[in-house]
Amino acid sequence: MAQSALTEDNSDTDAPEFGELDGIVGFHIRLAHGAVYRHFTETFAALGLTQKQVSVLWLIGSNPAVSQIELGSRLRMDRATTMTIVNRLQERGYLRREKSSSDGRKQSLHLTDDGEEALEQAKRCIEEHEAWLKSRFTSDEVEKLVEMLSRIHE
Amino acid sequence: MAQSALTEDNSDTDAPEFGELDGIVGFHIRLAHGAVYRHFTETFAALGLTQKQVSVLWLIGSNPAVSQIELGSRLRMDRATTMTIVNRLQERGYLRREKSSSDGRKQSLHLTDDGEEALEQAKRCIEEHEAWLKSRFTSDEVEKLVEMLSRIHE
DNA sequence: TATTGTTATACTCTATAACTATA
DNA sequence: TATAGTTATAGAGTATAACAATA
Repeated sequence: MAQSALTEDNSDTDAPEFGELDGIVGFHIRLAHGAVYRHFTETFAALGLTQKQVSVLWLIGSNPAVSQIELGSRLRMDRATTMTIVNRLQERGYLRREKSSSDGRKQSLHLTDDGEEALEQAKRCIEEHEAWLKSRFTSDEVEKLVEMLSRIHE
Repeated sequence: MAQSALTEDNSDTDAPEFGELDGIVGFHIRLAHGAVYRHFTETFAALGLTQKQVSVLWLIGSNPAVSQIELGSRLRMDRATTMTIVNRLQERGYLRREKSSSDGRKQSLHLTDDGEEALEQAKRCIEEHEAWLKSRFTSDEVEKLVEMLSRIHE
C-alpha cells in the first residue's frame, strides 16, 4: 500500500526535490554540518588535523591539566571516544598524560611544545575557515545563529 | 614556546571552559549536530534507521525512479558513499534497483512496499524528534534558523 | 572521453562491554 | 559501590582509486 503522491519519473532530471523534507530542521542541521565539515577538512589537509582533534587541542590549551572525563563531558564524548582522540594526539607527540596529583584515577593532560605549535597553526587556519563560514552573515546574524545553536547543544 | 595564558590546574573542576572556542561558529554547529544526532538515534532505535537512511528513503519516496548520482548530489554524498547507504537499504528490502530506460548507465530507485511502510513509520518518528528540537524556538526563530542553515549548505 | 555504477580499501567518529585501579 | 581510564570490538559515514558498462 501507500503509493507515493508523486509518481512522475525523475530519472532524467538531475535535481530531485526535497519536498516535505525541506521543512525538517534536523535535516538542515545535518546538511550544514556536512558542508562545514568538508570545508574544514580541505582547510586542514596540510595540517592533517580533524575537527575533533583541534577542539581537543584547543580545550587542553585553555584548560591545562584537564582530565579525560572532563574533556569528554565538555565535548559530549564518552570515555572510549575520548581515548581514541587523545591516543592519536599523543602518538603524534602533541600532548602528554600525567597522573593527577589530587585524584589517582584521573589523568592530567598537557600540550607538548609541538602541541602548542600545532594549536597556534590550527588557530590561524580556523580564522580562514571561519571567515568562509561567516561571509554569508551579518555580525548580528552570526550572534543569533550561535545563540540558537547553543540552545540546542546546551 | 607559547605557554598558554591560563595556567591554573583544572584537574579538580568538572567544567573546563570553552574560552575563545566559544566564538567559533563551526564549533557550535558541530556540537548542535552531535546533540541532534544523538536524540535522533534514540528516537529511531526501535526502527533501526539512521539519519542518512531516512533521508534517502524520504527522497526516493518523493522522487520515484531517481538515480544514485542524483540522490548523492542532493544529499552531498559522492558515488561510493551513496552506494553503501543504498546497499544497506536494499539488503533490508526497503528499495529495489531498476535499469533506467532512458540512460543505460543509470539505476532507477524505487521503494518497495516494506520501504513505503518504513518511511511512513519514520515520518511519525520524525514528528516527535522535530518537536523536541523545535520546542526551544518560536516559529519565527525556526524559520530564521532554517534559512541561515540553508545559506551554509546551498 | 565523460558519466554512472561498482568494488576494494581505509580512516574517523561513535558507542557498548568488560576489565583494572583508585576513591 | 562508584568513578576514571583502558582495551577490544563493531557499525556508520566518508572518501579515494581503479575498473566496467554506457553515452
